[in-house]
Amino acid sequence: MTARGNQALVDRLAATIQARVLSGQIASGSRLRQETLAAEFGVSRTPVREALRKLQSGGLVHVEPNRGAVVHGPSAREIREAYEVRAELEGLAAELAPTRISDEQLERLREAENLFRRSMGSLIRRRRNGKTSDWTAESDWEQANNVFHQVIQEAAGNARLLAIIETLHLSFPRALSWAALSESSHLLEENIEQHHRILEAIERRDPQEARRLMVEHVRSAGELVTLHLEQAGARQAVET
Amino acid sequence: MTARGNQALVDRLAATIQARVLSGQIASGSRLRQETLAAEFGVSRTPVREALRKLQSGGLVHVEPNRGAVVHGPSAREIREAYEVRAELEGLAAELAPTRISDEQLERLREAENLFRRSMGSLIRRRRNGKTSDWTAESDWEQANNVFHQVIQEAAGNARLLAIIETLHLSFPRALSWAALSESSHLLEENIEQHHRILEAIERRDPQEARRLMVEHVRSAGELVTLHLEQAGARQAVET
DNA sequence: TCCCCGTCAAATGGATCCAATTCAGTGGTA
DNA sequence: TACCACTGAATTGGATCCATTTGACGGGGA
Repeated sequence: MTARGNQALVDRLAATIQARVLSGQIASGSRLRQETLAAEFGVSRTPVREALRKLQSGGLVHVEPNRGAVVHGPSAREIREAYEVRAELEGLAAELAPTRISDEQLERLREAENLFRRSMGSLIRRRRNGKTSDWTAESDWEQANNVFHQVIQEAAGNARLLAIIETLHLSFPRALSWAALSESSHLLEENIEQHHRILEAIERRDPQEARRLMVEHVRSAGELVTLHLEQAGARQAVET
Repeated sequence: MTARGNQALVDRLAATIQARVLSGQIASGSRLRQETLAAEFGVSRTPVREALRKLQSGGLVHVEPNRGAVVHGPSAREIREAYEVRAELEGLAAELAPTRISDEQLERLREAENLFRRSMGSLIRRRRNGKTSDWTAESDWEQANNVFHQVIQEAAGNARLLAIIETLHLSFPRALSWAALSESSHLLEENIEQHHRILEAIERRDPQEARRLMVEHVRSAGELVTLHLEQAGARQAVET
């Protein structure tokens, strides 16, 4: 088999494996056996190996000589470090965005805000009915969050910045944010309010304020996530 | 042949190819033929291909399907974008460093400063003698610069931050800074003075000032480099 | 009973082989 | 003469084959 479509097979393999890891379909710490993946995708080991190399560079998997690839489960410290960097970079994006953002992009931000409010509403409604998890709210919030941050990064007009933030975002499993946020509706409300204030600052064309708010926003999200993670780790340790 | 030493063959290949590209030994825009590289290193194409995949992730080479790998020659815009991001990240490192830096690391910074002054001296001396290029000054300055920035990044104590800055640093050919700086001894003097003021701020344990100075320093270096590059490009365009 | 060593299956790493694609050069035709 | 289609070498992509390493299992000895 040879390259079909315009992008290489290897890249699609890498993307698929990455997606599975990030979605939690493949757990942290799992060994990724080349033979298994190859059979899974109906290809030989050769492209699988190259795909794993690519992912290695991204830090998503660790490849030890003669031992193969394992999914890298990031420590709380690593996540904290990543958020520290992310806060800075998203802050830069928020600072650059107000002077360059288009009306169409602003409109998308406002749509994201509506989606935020919808996820909030459905979370509260479900909570009242005693349900603990809520897929609708989760996917709404996650989509809104993705759109919100991505649009700002696009508006910043710096491709390199975009790429690095993307790498950071893809280097450890998703859904951590939501897991932490949905603990209480107060946290979610706070989070949505932060997004709202950032949007306001951008509409006001106030780079410094947009930056300040964004840095604060990402930092607080990072603290929530690491806290949640450490608690989960502690809980797991007790159970074991 | 199989993995000798503790790190994989693929990683050594990738590092070697990367080094050759960065040092200018392999020009931007060159095609990297797998067969040639394989023969060069006395291995088969398989590990070479994996190494190229790794480099692809770093953005150093572009791999087009069925067309092979070419060394990515960054545009002035890309370099400008990279410096914009780098300024932010090195600023963060400079902000974090003062509170965590060790005496030993401070000592290394002071040594770097001496090396800076030495490169300055030897540049001026050579200039008087009418020589246009100066390998001693170049390597001194480059080493001092590497040490200076690396120590600060280490002192920041954030491995992720370090890794990202490293990636930025390795994604386009070196020696650009020196090429731009050595145009005039005034520029070099200014540059060394900036380093000096950053060190002072760190010794004073003044995070905000260290950050401000570092951001300014990297930005001005970036402007120099892009300016130099655009001039060189224009000159080349005229000659062609 | 516990520890050490040898053997063997399983998995990775590298080399080689074959297929598919690209691109340059050529020849034919309008 | 200009343009298009065809052909063939060069090169990449994927599959297969073989060597090496790892780690587990089991037997023997202290």
